[in-house]
Amino acid sequence: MRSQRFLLGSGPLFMAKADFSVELNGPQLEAVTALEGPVLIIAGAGSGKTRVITYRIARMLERGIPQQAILALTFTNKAAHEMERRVRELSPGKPLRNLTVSTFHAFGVRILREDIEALGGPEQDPGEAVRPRYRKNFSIYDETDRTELIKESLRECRVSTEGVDLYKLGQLFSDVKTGRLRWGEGANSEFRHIYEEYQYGLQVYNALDFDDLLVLPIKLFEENPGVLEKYHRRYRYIMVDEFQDTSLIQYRLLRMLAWGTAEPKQASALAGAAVPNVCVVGDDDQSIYSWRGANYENLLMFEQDFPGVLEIKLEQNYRSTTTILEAANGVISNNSNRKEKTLWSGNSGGKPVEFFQSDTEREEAESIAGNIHRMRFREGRAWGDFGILVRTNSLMETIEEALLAENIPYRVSGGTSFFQRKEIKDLLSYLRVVANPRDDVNLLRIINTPRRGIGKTAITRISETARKNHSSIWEALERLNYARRHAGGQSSLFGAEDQEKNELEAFMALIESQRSLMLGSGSLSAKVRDLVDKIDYWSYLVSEFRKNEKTAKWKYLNIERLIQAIQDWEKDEDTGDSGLYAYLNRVSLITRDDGDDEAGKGKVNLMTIHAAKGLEFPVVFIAGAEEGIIPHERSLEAGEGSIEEERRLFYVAITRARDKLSISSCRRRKRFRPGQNAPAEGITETAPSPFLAEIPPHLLEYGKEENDDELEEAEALELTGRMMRTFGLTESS
DNA sequence: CGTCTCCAGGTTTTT
DNA sequence: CCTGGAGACG
Repeated sequence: MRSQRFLLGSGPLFMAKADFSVELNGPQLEAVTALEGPVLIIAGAGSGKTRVITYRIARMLERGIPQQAILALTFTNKAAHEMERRVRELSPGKPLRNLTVSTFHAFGVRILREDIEALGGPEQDPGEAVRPRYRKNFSIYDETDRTELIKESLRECRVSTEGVDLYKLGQLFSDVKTGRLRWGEGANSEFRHIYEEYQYGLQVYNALDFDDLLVLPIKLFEENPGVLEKYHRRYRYIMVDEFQDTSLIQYRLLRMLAWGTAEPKQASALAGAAVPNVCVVGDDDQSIYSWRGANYENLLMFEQDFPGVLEIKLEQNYRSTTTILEAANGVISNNSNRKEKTLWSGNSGGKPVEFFQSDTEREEAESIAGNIHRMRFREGRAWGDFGILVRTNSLMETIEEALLAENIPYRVSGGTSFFQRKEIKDLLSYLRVVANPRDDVNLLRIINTPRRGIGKTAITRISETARKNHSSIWEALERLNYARRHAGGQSSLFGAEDQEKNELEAFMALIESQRSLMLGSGSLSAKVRDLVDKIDYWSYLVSEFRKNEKTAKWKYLNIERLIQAIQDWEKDEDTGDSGLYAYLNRVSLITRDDGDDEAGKGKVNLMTIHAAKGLEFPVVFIAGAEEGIIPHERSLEAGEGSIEEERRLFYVAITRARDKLSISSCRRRKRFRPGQNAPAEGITETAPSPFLAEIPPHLLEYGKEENDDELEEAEALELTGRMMRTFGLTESS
């Protein structure tokens, strides 16, 4: 924090080298100033990694490297936003519209929106009907949409969905698409024709799944060296954060972009060639996404593919106390296969790591809430100083309840996204269909929402016609409509019922009119509001939730929030293009609620460990540290290296803490799938996480359980706190 | 044919 | 608890 103030105060546009050297230690300075050539930074937890990256970018800008030549890739939206924010802080007043800081997926979308039409058609058997090509207005399918399409593909192949784990099938498809498995080698060929049907569906609907966002740019580059050349020329300075989490395809994309060629350069061909300016930053101990294809062996590959790599190790931890760091090292040292690294801290001593065990999850949550109150008053901490980390999303609920009950302001990030709520999905489906009428999955979601009397049979009939013509539903509707008009209003195609015909026509008219409206000029939020009125979504909610007016209101409120969010986005000066497509681009990749940055300030942070990566908090609680949760039983089923990954996860959780770490578990927990010893329905006896035993015992302190006296004490302290505030004394730093 | 109601089931982590 | 699917009802 102090460093930023220093920079801001010392002439932001001309940061002299001296500024950096005051702010940074030796290796950090080296990492920030080595702008040319390939650089590999092994950055231990809390070693100032993000700072190094942001300073590098600031330095590039200062050196006159144009914004559009800089590309910084991250893994989560949150990390991308955070990085952008910090660069902005370092370059105040400077618009950064041409600087690309994004996730790999968002970057893929960017490329595809521009150039997907250069992609050749799919491989076809001779004589097969011509398959549709992707267009620029493609839809992006999230997990839910993808599951819908898989279901449809199963139906199409006359395979019953019974006994099929759709989730697993989706994973299998993903593994195949990204080249992690091949049919017959790990991937059960039984599902191959369903996969092909699924792929076919995506093409017909002009839709891409998340994997396509990485796979198709690669394909595009392989087929069109000219297109690759364009991007290669533009992005002359590339940085990748959390490199240990890159998957193989992400790595390939990076390599292509950096070298400008589809194939890796052979060592012999490298002599004399300018080695690209690529800087990757990672920490193998924090690799926690291998289940998603992350492969920290990329670190080794990088050294091979980019000869002359400058390797820098950042080993000084600025974040945590020695106690916390030793606890973390105690845990992680149980992993084999690590890149050698000794993390040390200048912050000696520190409070012991606390561990407490409660009887039930409710009590655990309550004692965390109580502890937060107490520490806030005793130690003068702000709400924002606390982070509560859990292994799974489902563990957050009880904790949220306790925080709510204790009037503790909090924000969650990592919960299911706002954009996954049904009412929001409905509305976004309208926008998607308007943008891309070929998008069947979204069209089917709204064709009868709000109810307009288009039922199952009508839909089945149209789907069949569509299928016969190798077209989407929308195209089938157009064709039917056309045919009917030319047959003088006589057609059996729309079904016997006049009413149904009218409903379908009305639906088409709605989409068409919205299409010309939405793609025209004017404020998107205003147009969305009109759409909501036009479809009378409010009446729909009222009738759907007749007995539950509160739900209806709540859902409508969410719609309002969405419109408000669109408006805010429109007004944001960093939004270049505020059209429909730009909005959908942005929104389609948000799968998680990252919590509002601004609104979240000054609140307790509740999130999954995965979501906490890259963050730090003065006080960290790790809740639900039980066997079966961390390490997670489902993860262990995956076998082999999974225990090590779970350990890394625990390591990441520990190293989020600056001064104080508190770990908790409970003796009994409600579980959906009860274990072997279940004393009551759905309740399992649980043991503390085996990882706790890996923390050197002298660093651990067993917390006493909370009792009422202490609660009273907390209340007394609250009184003191209020008095302090009354007298104008600051309560927190 | 479309809608309503009841019942079972249930996601480890994210794009 | 909430969602989604199956079956009954209008």
